[in-house]
Amino acid sequence: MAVAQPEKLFMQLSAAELAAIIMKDSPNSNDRDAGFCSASSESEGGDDLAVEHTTRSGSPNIGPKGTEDFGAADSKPIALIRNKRKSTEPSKVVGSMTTSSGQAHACPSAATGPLKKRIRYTSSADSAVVLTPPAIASPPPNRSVAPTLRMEQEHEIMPNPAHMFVRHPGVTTLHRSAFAAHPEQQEPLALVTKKPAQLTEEDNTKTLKNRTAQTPKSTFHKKVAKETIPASLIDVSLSDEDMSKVGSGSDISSLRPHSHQRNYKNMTRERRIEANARERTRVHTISAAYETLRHAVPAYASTQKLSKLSVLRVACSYILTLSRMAGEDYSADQSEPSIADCIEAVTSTIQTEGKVKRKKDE
DNA sequence: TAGGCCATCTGGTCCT
DNA sequence: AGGACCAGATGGCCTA
Repeated sequence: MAVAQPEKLFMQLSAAELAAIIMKDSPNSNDRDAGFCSASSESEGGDDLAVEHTTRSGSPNIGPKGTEDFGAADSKPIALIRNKRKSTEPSKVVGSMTTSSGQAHACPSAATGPLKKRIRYTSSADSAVVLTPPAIASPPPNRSVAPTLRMEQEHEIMPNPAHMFVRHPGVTTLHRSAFAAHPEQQEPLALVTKKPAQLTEEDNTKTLKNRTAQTPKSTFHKKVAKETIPASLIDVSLSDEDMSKVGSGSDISSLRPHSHQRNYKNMTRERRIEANARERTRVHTISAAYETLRHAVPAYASTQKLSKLSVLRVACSYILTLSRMAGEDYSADQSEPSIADCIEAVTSTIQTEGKVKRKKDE
């Protein structure tokens, strides 16, 4: 089993070597290739099993400032956000620029770009690749967590997608503009009695084709182009006429909500939307922290898939190893395990938690 | 195709 | 009162 290779290499490192590695790999250093992967560097260039610490140059906003930057969502590009919930649930179109104070500004381009289902945050390295135009044409291979950044569709050239953490759109323009245009609309939209008008699959496909036709096509974009606009994406409070506007790419700022919104918890729909945005930001912050942690722990390869749970497990094992090497014992039972045992445990954890993916062309 | 993982929405609870 | 935090529900994406 190829997996044994890194383990062997890992175990071949003496404590002194590891200590040297650790010292070299200071917390401020992004060059993690000198870590556990030092013994497996010979396997780089295709060997997925090579223990590797992915570099974090250009690491996302999670730096010295931590994830604080997440809150700084002011004046960020907007994007359409597809509601993943059932169509019977209130859905929305995120297309506003928001400030940290919750102020939103309608953005005319909100409904002009193709849609993406989800923002998936990945390492900065991957993000950098995806964001550059040439790379857009060739997304990072063999990366299950390849970024799917909705905003790319709105703005072809995007800064480091890692910064997408910071610029999460937040509050929807559609609703915002609607509220602005109709201040009397204060009813929450969460619970509606009327189902929204449904766009046909054909209409949706046409719309997306039109929207994506003007932008370079990458595998990613092609994938997106195949997607359709579910009716759930559209605010349930929109009329059929408004729906047609959305489908035709008209300025949705002119759209207006109408009737039959109900209250819950005395919270208006606008506030609910804002709360959703905050919640997304909060979760993104957590995800960013996981991503940072994922890069801080050893792995066989950058392509190794580590779930959040796996990241935590590996991190715990890794911390214990480092603490033992530092003469401390952070084990739960204060059993003072040997360094060798700790290293073996780390290796085992990585093997257990990691899902090494082999490149398809290899 | 089933299962795992994850993003998103939502409402409840707690805190400031 | 409003925001943070949390957990449940839901659905999309990906892989075996």
